[in-house]
Amino acid sequence: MNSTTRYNPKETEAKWRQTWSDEQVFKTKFDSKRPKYYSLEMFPYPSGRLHVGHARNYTIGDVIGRYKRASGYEVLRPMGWDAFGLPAENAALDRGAHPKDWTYSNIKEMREQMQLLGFCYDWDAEVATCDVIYYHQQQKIFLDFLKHGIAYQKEAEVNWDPIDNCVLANEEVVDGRGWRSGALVERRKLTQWFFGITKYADELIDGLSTLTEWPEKVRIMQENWIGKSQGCRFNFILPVPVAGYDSDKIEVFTTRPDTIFGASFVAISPQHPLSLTLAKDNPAMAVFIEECKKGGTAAADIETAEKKGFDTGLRVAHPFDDTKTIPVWLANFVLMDYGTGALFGCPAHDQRDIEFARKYNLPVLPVVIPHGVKPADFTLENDAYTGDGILANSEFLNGLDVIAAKQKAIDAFVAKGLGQAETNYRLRDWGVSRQRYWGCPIPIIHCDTCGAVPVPENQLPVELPYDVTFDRPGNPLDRHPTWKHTTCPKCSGKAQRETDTMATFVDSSWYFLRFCDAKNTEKPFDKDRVNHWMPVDQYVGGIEHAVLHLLYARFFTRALRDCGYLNIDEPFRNLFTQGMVNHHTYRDQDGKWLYPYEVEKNSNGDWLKIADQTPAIAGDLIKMSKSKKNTVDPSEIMETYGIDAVRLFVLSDSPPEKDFEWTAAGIDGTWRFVNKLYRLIFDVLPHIAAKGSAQPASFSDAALNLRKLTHRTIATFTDSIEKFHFNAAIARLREYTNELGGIKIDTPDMQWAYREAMETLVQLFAPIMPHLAEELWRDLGYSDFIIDAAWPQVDAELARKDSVTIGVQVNGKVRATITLPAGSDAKTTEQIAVNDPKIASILAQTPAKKIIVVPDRIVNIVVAG
RNA sequence: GUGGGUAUGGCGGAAUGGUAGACGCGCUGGUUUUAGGUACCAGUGCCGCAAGGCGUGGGGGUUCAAGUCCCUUUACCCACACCA
Repeated sequence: MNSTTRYNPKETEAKWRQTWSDEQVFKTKFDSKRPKYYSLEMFPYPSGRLHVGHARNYTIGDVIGRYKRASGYEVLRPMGWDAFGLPAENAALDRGAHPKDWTYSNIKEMREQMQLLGFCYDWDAEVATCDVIYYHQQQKIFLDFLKHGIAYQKEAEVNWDPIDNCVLANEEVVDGRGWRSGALVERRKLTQWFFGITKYADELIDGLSTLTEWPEKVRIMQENWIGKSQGCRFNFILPVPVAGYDSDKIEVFTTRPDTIFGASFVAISPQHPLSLTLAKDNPAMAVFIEECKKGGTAAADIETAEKKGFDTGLRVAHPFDDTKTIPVWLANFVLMDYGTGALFGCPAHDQRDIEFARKYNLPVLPVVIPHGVKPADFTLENDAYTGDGILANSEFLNGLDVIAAKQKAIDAFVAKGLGQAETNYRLRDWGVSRQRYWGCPIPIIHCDTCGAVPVPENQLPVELPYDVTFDRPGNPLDRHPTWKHTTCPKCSGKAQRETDTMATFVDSSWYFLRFCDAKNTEKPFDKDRVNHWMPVDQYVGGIEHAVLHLLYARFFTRALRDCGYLNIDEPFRNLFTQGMVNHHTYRDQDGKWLYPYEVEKNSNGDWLKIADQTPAIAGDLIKMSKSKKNTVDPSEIMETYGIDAVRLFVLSDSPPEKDFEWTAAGIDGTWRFVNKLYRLIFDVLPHIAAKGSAQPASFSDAALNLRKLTHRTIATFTDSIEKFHFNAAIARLREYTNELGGIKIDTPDMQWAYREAMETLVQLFAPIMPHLAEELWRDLGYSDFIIDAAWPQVDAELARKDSVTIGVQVNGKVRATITLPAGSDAKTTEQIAVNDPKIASILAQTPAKKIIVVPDRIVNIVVAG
């Protein structure tokens, strides 16, 4: 074999890329008779450059897409851009680029890069969420949500940055300060638009059980996020009215109504209307409320946060025991926006409550006694008892178990007219208003006389004005000289446009539907088309979207269903969450980040900065990030090794669901394999049977063995691809090529078998390395595109193993291996095993007590001692 | 704190309860080459000259048989987080 034969990926890849594009090989045929397969990866934010993380994500989807197409499906494989969002505005602030220009130039660059990567996307279905034709339809959907009561407006608190004059997302608040301005963030109330996702809470939980092909982890995360808890809402009655508080009761929510007789305090949120009323005449309480506001919401703060309370002096009646009154406290741990903003504390059976009670010397009365313990013997120190048991000290609940007591307590609340069973959710309605420029304008006009009036459909789209300024902080739409001034569609009076735009998660909640009908200018999408293509058969993306994006998309699909747009509930049938791509980080002596190519290892194993030979520090292996300078641009790698090598490498080292480490040595080794494959096939071409040669009547043992190897490889490789075990599939491929290398091709039957092997090999790796496969496919004499060549079929007869090598164990330890015909019965297997010289000599000393034979698997001989 | 996950050679990782370490990287020796690189051949879990022994984070258990199942424990990772 000629060791100097070298594959020229640059030339070959460019050639096939051009041909595929010219011949529109990846164009979706919407009228195809084939069964449909919708293969989708989460579309990217157009940040500027593609990195290897993207490449891995899209390669996974590409392999599936190509494999499914070869397997006879009509594949919809689109790509687009999640193109609205804050980074564009930051670019405008930082370097004066217009968000629109910046975004579209990024899209152009990234599209070119993606096309270089050879993905089989149908670019005719491309979508960018900042295209007017896209957000026009999104505005239509918004109006439909409004009609159906899914969209509504209400006042809500936001994080307000007083220096930048803008609202911040929670992620943009760092240690209570704006991430950009550093200003202390204030909470402000603004009227904002919401989508009623909570109405779908139960349906979204129930739907999870139908998503059997989703990772369990994601389903659990969503269920926890929705956070359904069943309990009871009831009132504590205030014996005397509180001036300024327009109620005579405190409403609480509890999941443990059974423990009502253990109640030793009522805790209300510092933001509770009662707290605010009382604080007006109580400076000390006002100070306490102010202090509670300060506490950060960051993870560390909460973990160390002390339970703090303030006794109001008020006492409420116990609902079932007139002899008891319960003190009302303000407590810093009570959230105003969950339940009713008030709760009753039962210290004996709630850990947080017992901490509070011990601190403020409130009574701790056990009312649930563990099974088998005498009530008199049961005491609690600093740990609450939250398990099951029998009710005690609880009048009419005594003797019941927890479940029965809950029900009876609720019945009693109902009978007294104090409350009723209620289900609460952690999930809040989805606030979609953003006080930003670069987003989809909310199609609403505010009129002083008519209120919030929807923009009539025939006046859509509400387009973003281009002539905006970013010289000052705040929303440019707000201070645009003309844009927001308009007339009311109802009364024709002077009115103002809504200047808020929609959160970008709205854009990504229906793009997968738009892909089915990307160019429709009449409506968001054609119903029949969506009903045909949806649900997405395989969705691939990062685990970081496990909750928000995937939950919003599930909600949107249902909301659109209820507006008559489509007939499905769940958008994504299979979900695959891939791992991150990590890379080593390096810093110089001053702690500045260095690119990996800026450092080298000296002979002592120490890292040096190449430029000036000063010491460098090797840092952690972390997710690729521009700021840490540990990104790898696939385009650079492609220059050297070709894109097929990159595609192969990102799939071969780790299972796709796990994190993957990018290494120079790794891509180098992969490149060697690409060449080896090329040589193996290219060099052998003159020696194998001609294309389409008749199958020989019989095969020699050697040729038959090759055919068996080929068919076993098809079987295991295909199985691994189906299971997303790409790394294992590639390992099988390497094994196969290793074995092919040593075979002599000197007889007609072997020439035929070898051609079969070569064609199979090329077809198997075609989804992973499409350019190389296409090239060799032509060399093998074909003129059609390999993506349309039917996936190799396994000949079951050939794939069956005819002999097996199994272990012979003595007391569970392997002492010998035997090879015997596959399918040998237990008796034969045992005979061969005990006759093995080594086994026989052991048995001569210690006779077998028992012999377990699992045909084709194992023999285990149990001997004494 | 709650929920979920992971732990296998120097490294990435394979193993429907049935020969642990496939495949690759790295390393060692050799062949080709002016040299380097490439390519090819052989070896490579640990201890041991060998016979053999030991080995899947630790401890226990179920089983003829455990990386795999159960209990327990440690470390790390991810998500959520005062949710009543």
